[in-house]
Amino acid sequence: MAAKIDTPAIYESMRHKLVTAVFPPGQKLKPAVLIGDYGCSINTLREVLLRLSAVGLVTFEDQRGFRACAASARRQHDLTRFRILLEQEGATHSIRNGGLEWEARLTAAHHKLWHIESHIADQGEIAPMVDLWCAAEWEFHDTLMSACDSALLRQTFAQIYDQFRQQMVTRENNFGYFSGNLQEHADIVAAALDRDEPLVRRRIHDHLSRNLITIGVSDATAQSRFSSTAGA
Amino acid sequence: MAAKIDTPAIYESMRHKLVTAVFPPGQKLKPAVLIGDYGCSINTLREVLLRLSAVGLVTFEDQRGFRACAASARRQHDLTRFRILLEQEGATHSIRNGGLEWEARLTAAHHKLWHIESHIADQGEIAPMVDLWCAAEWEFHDTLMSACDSALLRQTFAQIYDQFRQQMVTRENNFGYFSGNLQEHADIVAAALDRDEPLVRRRIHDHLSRNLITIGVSDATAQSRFSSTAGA
DNA sequence: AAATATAAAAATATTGAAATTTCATTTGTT
DNA sequence: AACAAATGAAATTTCAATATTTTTATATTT
Repeated sequence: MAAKIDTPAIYESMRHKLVTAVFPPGQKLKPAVLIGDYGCSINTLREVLLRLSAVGLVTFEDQRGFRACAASARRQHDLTRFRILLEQEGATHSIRNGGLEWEARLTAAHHKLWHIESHIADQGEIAPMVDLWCAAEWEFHDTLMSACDSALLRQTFAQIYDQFRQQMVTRENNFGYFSGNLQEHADIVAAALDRDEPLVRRRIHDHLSRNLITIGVSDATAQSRFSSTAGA
Repeated sequence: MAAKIDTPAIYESMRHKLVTAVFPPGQKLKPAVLIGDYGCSINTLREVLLRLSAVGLVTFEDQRGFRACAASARRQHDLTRFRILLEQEGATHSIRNGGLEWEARLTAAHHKLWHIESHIADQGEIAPMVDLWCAAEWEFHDTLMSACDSALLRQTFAQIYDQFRQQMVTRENNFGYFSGNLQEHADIVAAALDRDEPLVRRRIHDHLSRNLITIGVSDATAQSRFSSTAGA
């Protein structure tokens, strides 16, 4: 029998390549080329790209195909502000709803992240540990919101986090940008365990707001996911 | 010439049928049946359903097809809280960024909505004007956020609004539920024109919070849009 | 009668190819 | 030389048919 097709696996693989800049922002994504990497037909890959455009990692224009979502200062700015909103809200909910279980999970996730970030700080470069760090950072931020009882909020946050990561990839190699993380993550945990909502909000804001770049007027990139079908 | 296929139009038509309960929540959506309404192939309709599942109006399970997103108290509750968050934030941005232009648009949108709602209040029933009212209500809430400079926020709000509407359709015919709207919409406009951010936030909350139903533990409906491929 | 196994039917997923549209290049005109 | 129209190649969209999986109905066993 011909090897069975695992569409979810193809989706996951493509998603990973998008958030890690194997397909850098703006790159054209041609189904006919990509089927070489997976043993499936053009149509199946088209479906996968369609789903990825749904979660904002890929842009789709009628009759002219797919592209890895382009990077722009404006988009980065917008994603950052939105992420701050979602993460502040989610963390606040967690503080209210979360019990000892949540505290334990958060402590564990932070311990792992702290270990990896210490290592990176010692080495003075991120590159060799970037995959490990990405996984740990996601786990940390997701755990912070994990006691929030809104499925919608967590779902949306996961999407925005991926889009945010996609915008950041080129910059993550910059050690200078990275260097404050160790302390900031620790501060967030401390405030969360103290159940100090306003302080957690402030520290989440400070942690993320480094990405709030002042944007020039020249950057007027279109943002819509589906140029022709966007619900409105 | 064979009649050309207009995929965006099919998408829009299906979306409309979902938010107006032509396809009631939970209903199975079989591509093979639906192609009867549009002159297209199964494959094209599958793409449309895939996109609709991306914006949360349709659920998709691997190997067992599509369904109009089910209604549940839990989901309704979740959507309401998230909508309050987004609308408060968007309105706040609008107050800060919006100028005379925005005030004029808001006044105009409210005037139309007020006219329709007065009519409904006089008649004592919604049914005959439900389509008009839906359009006017969307325009009002969208305009309220229209001076917000976050494309992401407006985009997400549009999606959540549709999902919210999908959950509400059965209840909108209930006149008792409707009756407070006239005054509430007017109050929101008044506070917005006064540039009173805290008051706008409170009134948006009060306007929407009627939908914050207490939910029982029995309602544990799954919420994920893509059971098999959801990011993260 | 309840539970399990089997077979038929229905629905879904995938494919390869045809029809349509866009893109890049060449050709012809002012 | 500059601009417009035409050509051909590449990419995208759509279709109809095939393979796979799930569901339904029927028969068999406990």
